[in-house]
Amino acid sequence: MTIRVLIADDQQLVRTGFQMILDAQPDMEVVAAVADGAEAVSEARRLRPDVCLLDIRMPKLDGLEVTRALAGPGVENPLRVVIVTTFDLDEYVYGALRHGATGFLLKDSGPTLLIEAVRAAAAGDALVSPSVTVRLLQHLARPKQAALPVNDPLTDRELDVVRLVAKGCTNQEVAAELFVSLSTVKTHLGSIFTKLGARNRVEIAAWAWESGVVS
Amino acid sequence: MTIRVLIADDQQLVRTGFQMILDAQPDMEVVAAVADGAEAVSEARRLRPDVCLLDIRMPKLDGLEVTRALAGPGVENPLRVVIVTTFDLDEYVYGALRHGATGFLLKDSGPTLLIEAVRAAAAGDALVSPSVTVRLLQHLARPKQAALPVNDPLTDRELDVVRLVAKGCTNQEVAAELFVSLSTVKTHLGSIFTKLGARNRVEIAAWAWESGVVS
DNA sequence: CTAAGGATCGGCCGTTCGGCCGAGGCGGAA
DNA sequence: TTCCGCCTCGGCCGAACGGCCGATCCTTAG
Repeated sequence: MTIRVLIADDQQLVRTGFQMILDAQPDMEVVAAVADGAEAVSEARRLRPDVCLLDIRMPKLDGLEVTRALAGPGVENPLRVVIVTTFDLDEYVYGALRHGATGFLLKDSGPTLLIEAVRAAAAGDALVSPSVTVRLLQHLARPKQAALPVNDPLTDRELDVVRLVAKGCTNQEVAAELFVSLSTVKTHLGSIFTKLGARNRVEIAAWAWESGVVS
Repeated sequence: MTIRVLIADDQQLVRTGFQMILDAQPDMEVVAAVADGAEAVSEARRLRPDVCLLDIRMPKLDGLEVTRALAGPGVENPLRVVIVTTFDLDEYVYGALRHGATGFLLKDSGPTLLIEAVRAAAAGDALVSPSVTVRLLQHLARPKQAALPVNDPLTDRELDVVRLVAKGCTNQEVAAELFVSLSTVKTHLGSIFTKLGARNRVEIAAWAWESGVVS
């Protein structure tokens, strides 16, 4: 069961290099190597490779557009797409992943990771370049430290109120949920307003989402 | 400049296997191989290796606790920690990353990825197992498809209102921001309430966060 | 013991919100 | 042209919100 790969990159040398690396693997076969995005879409639809390696910067259609066409939301039989690029800008990463990419490699990653990325994509997994991953992880870990400067930490009870408010509960519903009176809820809310510097309950809800108090 | 590695795993065979793989690399050296979490912390603090490979399941202290002690928030000179485990449960992944881990490997990943993970960690990057990464990416990409069933799509202008409301703006502020009257804002809000089935503006804000309209 | 902070309650008051009616302009589709 | 959807605007009104004052109980720290 060989893994059939399509390569799309506007640079001849890159295409050849990738092809040599992958064809040297006994279980991989490059079935197409194209130079622009439009060609990538048509060839990918015709050949239906197991994995598509796409550059970001390409003529006619860039890699993100091609990804959306081949693997984006709403595509019936999405292909596995790995973005391979020189640029590690965050906008590209998030754009690619939102458009359906299952991998993101930088061209300085070395042949080992390229092979592993193809193998992972063929298996339905996703390999992301370590230098990119570290920033993705920072994004994941960020919400746990305070998003806004909160000098005064909220008490447990206040956090209960915040969570319910962020869900859209009225003060009356919060009171019923916590088995306390409406007055108590309003008192807690007053403390919350002061501590967070919020001006209305929506700002409290926004803080809750940003800080990871609710998910 | 060799990469000095500490291995912590309660299984003798795993420790030996990892050590053989890593010692076979010319630029890597295993400086310690311990069997429980407490030993891992003390040895890591004494030897200060470049990379720590930690199992989740360990006696005395589990891998997450060790990670927090060595690389967690608030640690002055955090060490690079890569979690290596058999279990790919989400709770472990997120727990590890929140506690400061810079890598997450499954034991079925093959020696190639182990080596790459150590190399990445030593460079300050992070390599995560492809089968785990694919779920992390789903978490990132999930918000963009509709979170709640929205039969009636919002118009562009209504989305403008939603975004400002979700930021905590009052109706008056929304009106000023969009250069329309207060009445217009309230009319738009009425349509939004109907379309989303929301009962108050906080539910609109919550929908905005969940659906990715705001980030 | 005393002080401090958290959780619990109450009342008063002005502002904002949200629902419900109405209206007109404007562009595209039938 | 005639419709229809979208954006624009106005008034009215009850309910909810948010600020401000007060108070009691309890636990923990000093």
